[in-house]
This record gives sequence, C-alpha cells and structure tokens, in this order.
Amino acid sequence: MAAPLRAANKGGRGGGRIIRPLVESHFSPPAMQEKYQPNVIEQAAQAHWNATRAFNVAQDASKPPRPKYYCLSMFPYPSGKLHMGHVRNYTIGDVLTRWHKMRGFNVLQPMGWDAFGLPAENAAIQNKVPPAKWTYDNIAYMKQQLQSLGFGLDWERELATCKPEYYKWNQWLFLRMLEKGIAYKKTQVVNWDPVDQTVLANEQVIEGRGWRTGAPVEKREIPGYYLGITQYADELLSALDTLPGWPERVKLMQANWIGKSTGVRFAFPYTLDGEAGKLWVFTTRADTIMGVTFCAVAAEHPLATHAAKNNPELAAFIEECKHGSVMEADLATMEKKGMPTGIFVEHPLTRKQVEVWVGNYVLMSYGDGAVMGVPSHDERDFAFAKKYGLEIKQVISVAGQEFSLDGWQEWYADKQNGVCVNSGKYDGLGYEAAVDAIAADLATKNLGEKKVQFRLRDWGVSRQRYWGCPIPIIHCDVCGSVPVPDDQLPVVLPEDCVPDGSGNPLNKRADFLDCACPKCGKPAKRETDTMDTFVDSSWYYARYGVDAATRTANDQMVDAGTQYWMPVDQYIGGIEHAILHLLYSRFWTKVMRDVGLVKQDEPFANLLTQGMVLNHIFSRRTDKGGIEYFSPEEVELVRNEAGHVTGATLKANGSSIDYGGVGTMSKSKRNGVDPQHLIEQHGADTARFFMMFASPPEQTLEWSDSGVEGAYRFMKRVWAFGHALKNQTTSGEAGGLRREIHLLLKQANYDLGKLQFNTVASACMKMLNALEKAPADPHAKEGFGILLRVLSPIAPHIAHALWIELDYGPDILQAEWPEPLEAALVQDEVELVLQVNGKLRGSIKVKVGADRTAIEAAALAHEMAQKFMEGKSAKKVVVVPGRLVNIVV
RNA sequence: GCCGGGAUGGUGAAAUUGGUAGACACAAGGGACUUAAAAUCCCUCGGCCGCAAGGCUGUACGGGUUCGAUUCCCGUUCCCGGCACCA
Repeated sequence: MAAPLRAANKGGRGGGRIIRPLVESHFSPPAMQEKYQPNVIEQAAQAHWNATRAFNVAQDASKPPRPKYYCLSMFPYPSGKLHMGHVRNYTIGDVLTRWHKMRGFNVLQPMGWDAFGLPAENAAIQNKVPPAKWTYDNIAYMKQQLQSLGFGLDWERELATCKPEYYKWNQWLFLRMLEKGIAYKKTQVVNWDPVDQTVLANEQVIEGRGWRTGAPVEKREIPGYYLGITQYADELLSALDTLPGWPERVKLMQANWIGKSTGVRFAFPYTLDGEAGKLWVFTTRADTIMGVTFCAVAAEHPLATHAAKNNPELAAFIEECKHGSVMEADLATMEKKGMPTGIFVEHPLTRKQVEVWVGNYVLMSYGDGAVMGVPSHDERDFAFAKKYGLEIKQVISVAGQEFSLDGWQEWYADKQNGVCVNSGKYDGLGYEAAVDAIAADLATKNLGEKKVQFRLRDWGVSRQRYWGCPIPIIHCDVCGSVPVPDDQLPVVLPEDCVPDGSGNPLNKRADFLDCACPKCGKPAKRETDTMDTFVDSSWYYARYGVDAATRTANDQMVDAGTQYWMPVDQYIGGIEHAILHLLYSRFWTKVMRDVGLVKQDEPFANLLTQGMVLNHIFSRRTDKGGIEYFSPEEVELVRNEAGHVTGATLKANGSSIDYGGVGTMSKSKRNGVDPQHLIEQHGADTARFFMMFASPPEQTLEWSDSGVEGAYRFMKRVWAFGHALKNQTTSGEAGGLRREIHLLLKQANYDLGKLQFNTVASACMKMLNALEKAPADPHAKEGFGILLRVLSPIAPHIAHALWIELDYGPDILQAEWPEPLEAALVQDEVELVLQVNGKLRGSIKVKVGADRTAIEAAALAHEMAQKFMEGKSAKKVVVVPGRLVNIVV
C-alpha cells in the first residue's frame, strides 16, 4: 500500500524508486543564503533523508548489534486534515526518534491510518461519496502534510486498517478466539432510531433523540459478538505492576476500570405461582445485609416481566425505562425512579418478606440485573427509600456519630470504622469479620458465597455499520452460525457502497450477502455486522514490525520482524486513550501470545500520554433537535468585561450561537485547527519548535497561535548567527561561554530524559542568547555545534542545513549526541542564598567544598544577616549545601 | 454521579518536586535605526507603598505540617479527559 518512495519536491529526481546511493549524498549549495528560507532548506533536507533512506530500517545486522528503539505515535484517523493535536503528537515522536538515532539506536518510527469508522459514513450521507473514496482522499492529503513536517518515518511500513491485507488478520484472529471460547455471542443493548430504523452510536444520540430524525431513541436488544476480556481481568490488573514506564495516573485509571472487588453473591428465595426461585444479587457490603428493606431489579429482569403481565401501570413504567440512555454517565446522573412489583422475596437470613421493585438505575447487563436495597448505608438507596417512603433501618454504627433519618451523612457508608448493630448475632463485628460470618452462614444455607467480581465487562465488538471489518461468519438455515474457513479469508468489504443513514447498506448487497454454507454447501447469508474499530487499533503496532517479505506475501499476521521490534519502546498518544484503546491493546497482545504469535506479555514498555490540544466549541440547535457545530473561523467572539468568552455570533449573518467552552480538537465538533497555514507561512521547523515550546507534553494545551512569531524569530536568529559565524575570521578572548553552553547542555539532556521538551527548546534559546553575547569567543564554534545538535530533533531541517554549511560534518543525523564535559563545568566559588527566618536577605560567595562552619561564619558575618537578626542570636542555622543558608532567630 | 488530571504575571510557561517564585518566550509600553513602514537591536514589565534605597505581599480559595511549601497533608471551588457504539 505504501506509495513508491520519491525524492520529495525535487523535480529532476521524481518518478521512480530511488536506489540507495553508493556515496553519501551531500547537500551543499554554492553559497550560503544570508536570509533564512525555510521552504528551500526544508525541501532539501527532506530530499536528503529520502535519498539516504535515513528512516527506512530493518532488523540490525551490524556487530555488535545496535540496541533497537521502537518509537510509535498513535496512528491518526484520516478525518481530512491534520490538526494541532497531531502536530504535537508526531513532533514528540519525531524528537524521540531523532534523539535516539543520534545516540546510536536502531530506530523504527512507522505511520499508518486508523481508516475505518463512523465519520466516513457521515461524510458519505452528506456528500453521497463512498466512505472508501473519502477515506483514501483524506489519507493522501494528510500523508503529504505529514511529509511536509519532515517526520522521520519509515513509509515503506505504512498500513491502513481498511485494506483487506490488514483486516484479513482481524478476521483470522477472531476465528482463533471463537475456537478458544474467547469470542462468543450474546445479546447486547443498543440505541435504536425508530424512524431511520438504524442503530445509533452514543455520539449520534442528542439528549435522548436521534441526531438526524429527532425521534426519541429506544433501547433495543440484539445479538452480537463479545470478546472475553474479563478472562484476562486478573492478569490485566496485576501486570500493571510490570509497567514502570507507564504514568501512574494511567495505571490507576486502568486498575479502577477493571475494578476488582471481593463481595458476596447471594440469593433471596421466593415462590411464584407455586414455583420456587432465587433472586440473585451481588454486594460488596454484605455486612449491611440485615438492613435490607427492599430489592431492585432491572426493567428487563424476568421478575419484572412476570409482574408486568397483570399490571399495566408497571408495564408502562418498564416501557419508559427502555427509552433511557445506555450510557453510564447518564444512568448515574438521571433521576432514580422505581415502582413496586408486588412480588415478595424472602430475606436469606431473617426470612422476612422483602418487596421487589423495578428500578431504572439497575442494569440487566451488570451482574445478575438485581441489587439489594440498604437505604441506611448506601447513598443511592437512601434517596430511593426517602422518595418512596421505604423503611430505613440502621445496622452500622460509628463511635461518636448520631444516625438520623433527616439526611444522608458520609459516615453511613464508612467501612473502616463501623460495627454492626441491630444485626442479631453479628452485632459488634467490624466490616471484614461481619462479611466473613455472613458469607459463611449464607453458604451453609446454600444461598450464597464470597465472590471476586470485576467492574470490567466483556468487549462487545459487533457494529451494525458498513465501514468496518466484516465479521467472518456465515448464517445457514441448517447449520446456524458457521465461521468462514481460513482459506476463504479475507471476507472483503465492497468499497463502493454509499450509506444513506437508513441502516447498513450491506443488507442490500446481494453480491456480498449471498454465499454457500461452508459446512453443508447450501445457499447461506453472510453476517453484515462489522467489527468495532478498536479491534483495528488493538494490534497495528505489531503489524508495523513485519519484514518486507511478509508485507509482500501476507501469509502471516506477524513474523520475526515483529518479534525483533516488539515491544514498542515508547508509545505516544492522547490521554483520552488511557483506558479503552490501551486496555484493548494489552488484552489483544495477551491473546496473540496465547495463540503463539508473539512472546511479549505487554505491547508498550513506555507510555507518554500527551495532553489534549483544546479549542473553543461553538454550536447551535437545529430545528429537529440535533446539534450543528461551527468552526472558530466562522464566528466572532463575545466577551464580558473580564475578557472571558461568553458567547459568539456567526460572521456570515451575525446570528448568535452557543458557546460550549473549550474542548478537545475534533472533526465532529469542527474545532480543529489545520496546521497547513502555519507550515506554509513559517515552515515546518517553526511549527514543530513552537508546538514543543508551548508547554510540557503531558499538559492540556488551550490552542493559541500567539508565540508562533517568537519561534520563527528564533529560527531566523539561529540562521543569522550561523551565517555570521561562517564568515567570521578573527577570534577573541575566552570568557564564560563554554561553561554556560555545557551547563545548558547538561540541563537539556536531563530534560530530554524526562521527556520535557519545552525546556529543551528554551535551553536552545538560552544557548543562542549566550552565543550572541560572545560571538568572538574561541569556543563559539564548539558551542554552536552543540546548539545545532540539541536543536536538531525539534527543528531538524535548519540544523541539517547549518551543520553542512558550517562544515561540522556531512550529516547531523550521523553525528554523535553531545554530552557535557566535566572539565568545562568546574568552578571554584559558589553563591549561596542567605535567608533570615526563611526570608531572602542576600547572598554569600564561598569556595567550593567549604565546610559548614566556614559557611555559617560567613553567613552570620554578612551585613544583611546582622541587620535582620536585630541583635538576637541565632537559634539554628540551616545549611543546604550548594544552595542556601537560613539563619533562624 | 463515578474514576483520573489540572489551576503560578496581561498570555504560554520555568523552578532538577521541600530551599532565591516568574527562567525562556509572547503580548504591551518606551527608545534606537529608517523619509516611512517592515525587519532588527536596546530598555521596562506580578501587586501595593516609596523620588529612591528599600519594604511588604504574592503560585485558584480556606486551614495545617516545617527553619523554610508552587511542591507534603485536610477541606472547598472551577476547568479538562474518560465512563464501554466518536476515535
């Protein structure tokens, strides 16, 4: 799929595959331009990297082998244009790539396209263009944008997930998962638009209504395939400890998401229409079991269905529950409603009758679809009981606290300090003892036991969408659901469909649908559901690693090349992927390991989660109740006295629209900023430098282009200094320049290790400031050489050009990364801050290695110390070596 | 609502994460050069008091620990990300 490699933008060279030159190409125009011309030097540098195949890599054959470094940025969704978040993401990756390359690593940095997905179908509906064409056009444009930014990418490894040669292996591994019982079929709950007769994504539901039709959305249960990620829950949780290179916050979020909890699953027995049954529930608070005053079941629960048969009011309520949202955030914030079923179950320990309610907050898909109600010690149950006048019985007490029915208090739910009361034989027991005793008693009655439960749910992968990877199943009237045999893979998605919003167009494609049953040979139908696009992105990092031969033959999913490059040494991507994508990828790697495809347990050794790039969001309600978004260029801001944005008007007609605050740049909210203008105006180096300088990578960044000028000015100054240095013939006295440069280098190397690139950029600026102050210093040439190398990962084009111009060497990429010289850093005196009672009062200079007594004496003798001690004697003198002296009086 | 993160000058930020708050830049103001503009260069730039020297104060807000807190602890507010079909 990768386009033939061309020497970018060099007219005379284009057209064919470039053969690796025998002699190192050497960019050297006749005379150095005085003026900084980014477009000229950037094209030349990029042509050089292409011609020398600087970033096309393979398994290392040198002896001794160089260490490998696999640097990967999350691949983009081809939404149309790059936005600033992409520039940030890929510049970070490129800085690390170039830095490691200069430090002697064999570095792979690939790129590809997360090419299936909903926006392509939306564009198809709007423009009547097949999603495939829209997607491929976007890829072509965005690829050219990436290339113009000068990223050191191995384009020969480019992949797009919408290509059959890629998604063939989604299908192949899915079949392996079916064989191993990891993939299975069950019902799933989806958003259903009754007018368009189609399944809606959560994003397409606006305040409970379909985004196009405005019709109230219904919940609908349909069959779908699931991947048993919960089978790996324990390993996914415990293996977080094997990832020291991951941010703590991400590991914490994943641990909370997996949500391992030990509790008790137990049953309330009942007799209904003469038949005995058990209502199963799960709780982490079995110690409060004596406080149960009701049970609540989901609207879809069999007991609810049974009770509704002769109760139209309840039937109506259940129907109402089915119109709610399927999203957890909505469920957690909606008004909790319920209705009694008239069915009573028996408390397993007290044998008291407990009424069963239907609750809109209980989900059929969580556990057993039923919960116990303990209003006294659960905040939600408390509110529910107050609302419907249910009994509230205190069964936990905390010393010194008074229980009151007037309102909820935090301590009611305290596990740590509470003991059981009003609980018969369990009175006086603490949390753990009570849970153990109660679980034991339930077990003897055969009505329950301790159970480990996970919050994590299995991964539903079926989507009723066209633009995705077909699920390789054939439906036969005789044989049922039959897997497509391996030798018939891939099941190829036709690329010429144009969705119209009324459901999956594959259902109308006889040439796709009709097939023969692989088992019995009779006419059968293909499955038209496609896979969640998270499947595509769960293993692409492994595919990039395959050797050229495997890319050509496509006879295996991964190969020895994958084994060589894996795991990814540095993965870089937005914090928004902290849970889903990263967890699915970890799961997928473990499945591939268990199928024998890879040896690694984990895909990503080190993770950098970059902060989001935010921009203003402007929207307006449509007459159908949907939302349309406006890009920031289309609007005029309205501000209050404090200068804060409060609203906006459309430039086109002055009509006022809604201001939605700031949010992450996205296609759907139309608030992305295209970097193209910036690149054309100031060049790729300025865009990259500005992006790195703006803030540390992990921090959220509100977009503003103020500061771009400063980055551009810096590039011009670097160029001008290089030009002057080249023509300089005389040299003067040595001053402090060398020490200053090496100190800044030490700082920059330290910051690079911390992945804090904004201060690396400012170290470059400080180096130039120092050089400009001492241009005739005999160490200016050495210093400028250090500056160019430190700058080169961030602004590689200008560094490349000046490195050659000033004759430092043929190729800065081949240069060694600079290390500070200890000899250049030594000094014989240090300055210590002088404080009196913690307040800054001056400074003292002492010899390096001066002892404590000497420092104390110097400090106490200082004029300012005398003044602020006001004649009192020092109670204590704190000396922090190399930093400060604090006199406490 | 739950989970995670954040808040420092007019703005982006720095402070080797318990030791000089505001490095490096942007914007603004003043000046030099120029017929003029652009570009470039120099100076000022948290707040309050002061002619100045200098002093007080200041890292979202309220407490606490410490000789010393942007950094650690407790509480509050606001903002951002995620919440399983946006990717």
